This record gives sequence, C-alpha cells and structure tokens, in this order.
Amino acid sequence: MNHRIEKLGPLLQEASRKLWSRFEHRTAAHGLSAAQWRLLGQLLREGPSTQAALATLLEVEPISVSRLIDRMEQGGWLRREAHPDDRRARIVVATDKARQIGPEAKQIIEAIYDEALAGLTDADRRVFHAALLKITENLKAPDPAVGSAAPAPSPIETVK
Amino acid sequence: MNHRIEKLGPLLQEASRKLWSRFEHRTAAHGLSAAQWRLLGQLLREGPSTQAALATLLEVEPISVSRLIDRMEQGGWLRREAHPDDRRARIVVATDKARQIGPEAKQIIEAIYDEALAGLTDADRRVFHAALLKITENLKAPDPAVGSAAPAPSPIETVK
DNA sequence: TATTGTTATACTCTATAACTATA
DNA sequence: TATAGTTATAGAGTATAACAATA
Repeated sequence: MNHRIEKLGPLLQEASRKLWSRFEHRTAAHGLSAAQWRLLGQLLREGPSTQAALATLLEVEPISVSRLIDRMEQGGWLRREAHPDDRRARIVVATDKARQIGPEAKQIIEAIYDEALAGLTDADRRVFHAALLKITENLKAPDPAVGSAAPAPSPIETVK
Repeated sequence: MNHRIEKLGPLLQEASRKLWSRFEHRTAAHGLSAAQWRLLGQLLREGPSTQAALATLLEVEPISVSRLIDRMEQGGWLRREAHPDDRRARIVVATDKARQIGPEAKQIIEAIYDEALAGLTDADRRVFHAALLKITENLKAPDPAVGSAAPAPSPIETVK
C-alpha cells in the first residue's frame, strides 16, 4: 500500500494561492491581475502571438483572451497589431512598458520561490520537482472517467 | 547552490487546477461550484458553523460566504438555523442531501489522487508530501516583504 | 466550410461600503 | 463600541451563442 497524501488538492491549491498572493502584494503598484500577469508572462517569454494561440496556450476560451486583452490594451501593456498574412487574425505584442517590468517580476518570483523552499535540502528539492512534473504529466492525460462516453454534441432543434 | 525549481508557481497551479477539473467533471451532475464544494467539505468534515467562522476558516470575506450560502441554500445543500445564544448569528447546517453525497465525493477524490500519483514510489510520495507541507508552512509565515512599515514601492530603478 | 475574433448576454466569485440588529 | 450578517453595487473572470470577416 502506497503512502496516502492527505488533502493533496487543497495543499497544492494553498501553496499556489499563497505564492500568488505574495507576488500580487509586491507588484500591486502595477495593477495587473493574476490572469493578466499570466498572459503577459506568456508574451514576454515567448514573444508576440495571435489571440487564438494565446487561448490555446493559456487553456481558456478565445472570448476570455479577448476580454483580458481589452483591459490590458487600455492599460498600455500590449497592442493588437495586424497579422501580415491573415487579415482575420491579430498579433498581440507587449509594449515597452510591459517589457520593462519583466526583470523586476522575475526577481520577485525568484525571491518568493526561495522563501517557499526554505529548509528543503537540495535532494528534497529535486525529488519534489520531479514528482510535481510527474503529477502534472499524469494529469495531462485524457481523464479516464470521460474517455469512453462520447459527448456527441448534436445541435438539433434547441428550444430558445 | 540549491536546485532551482523552474516554474514552481505555474506547476502548482496547473496540478491544482487539473485535479479540480477531474473532480468537477465527475461530480458535474450535482451542479456545485469549486467554492461551494470547498464550503460543503468544511461543513461535512467539521460540522455546523456560523457564517463568521466559515469566513475565517475559508479565508474569504463574510459577504462572500453569505452569497455562497444564499445559492447553496436555494439548491437545498444547507440551511441557516438560529443560534441558540446569539440572535445576531446564524448556524449553517448541511442538509441530508449534502451528507449523502459525502462518501461519493470522497471516493472520487481518492481515485483522482491515485491517478495523479501514478508512477511515484512510496519513497517519492513521502518526500513530496513532506516538502509540500513544508512549503505551505513556509508560506503561512507573514510575508517578509510586507512586515515593515514601508510597502516598498520601488519601481524599476534597481538593476540588480 | 472552417477559423479568427467580436458583440451580446449571463453567471460565479470576490470585494468595499453602508446599513440593521444585536451584543 | 464591537460583532454578525445583510443589501447595494461593482469588477474580474469565465462561458455560450450568434455573428462578421476572412481563409
């Protein structure tokens, strides 16, 4: 019988939430929300991207990305630019203002990770890291409880 | 130099989010949201409680608890009852309907944890669990960046 | 026909502020 | 004065549906 991890979900959520909370406090002056930092991080790390690509990468609906970008464009964090080849698509580009806070954010993140991992040996950290990667990998697989039953969405006469 | 855990925050969030996602899919028939399950879990584990106490335990504002309870009371998951000693306060009690789905939810959670931890040895699990507990413990401490009087609103001037 | 992105609309969660009732 | 809970109001995030423009 394997060791049971009591409250695995709540513990992961608490760790994640508290990490974010520290980051939020230290970057409050910039006025960006969690979802906005997430999108901005994606842009700063990987460069300009279409909205559709961002929706896929962030695993949210295109409309959510659209709304996020609306607010961030107003705040001067990014711009929508024309796609050179596809006139339907928009390329989302981080502004200078956004690029300038990148290094600061990175430093803050490093500091918070250090605080979180205080007291863990190097060996502990390696095992923890590998296990966390394995867990996310496991959970990326199709949900076995949904696999067989096909949703089969048939848009028949829906009552309005 | 200690091992650096790249993307610690995003990994924790992804693991947490995907665990929740599986739970949500398998319990979708009940129509409870994440916040509602969280409150219900608290009630089922610890028994009836005042709204103020729930707000403290769940670390949200009393008004948020009030709204959650509004919707859950409508759904027949819990009741507000009079407090015997304090006529201001309300005691929140899970209904039979709520108590009946407790065991089912527990089983689903166990199954999902097993899926998440597949491929990890018993030793891995123990180290991972201890590390995760240590991390949440570390993050429960007062945020060192807020402790002092000054909020430290230093813009981008520090080049590191 | 399919894809990209939008508007319209709606729901949940969360919160601040002001308020009532009670302690 | 302080506490428990509420109403009023608001913002962020998310989503479905319908749509236009384009591929």
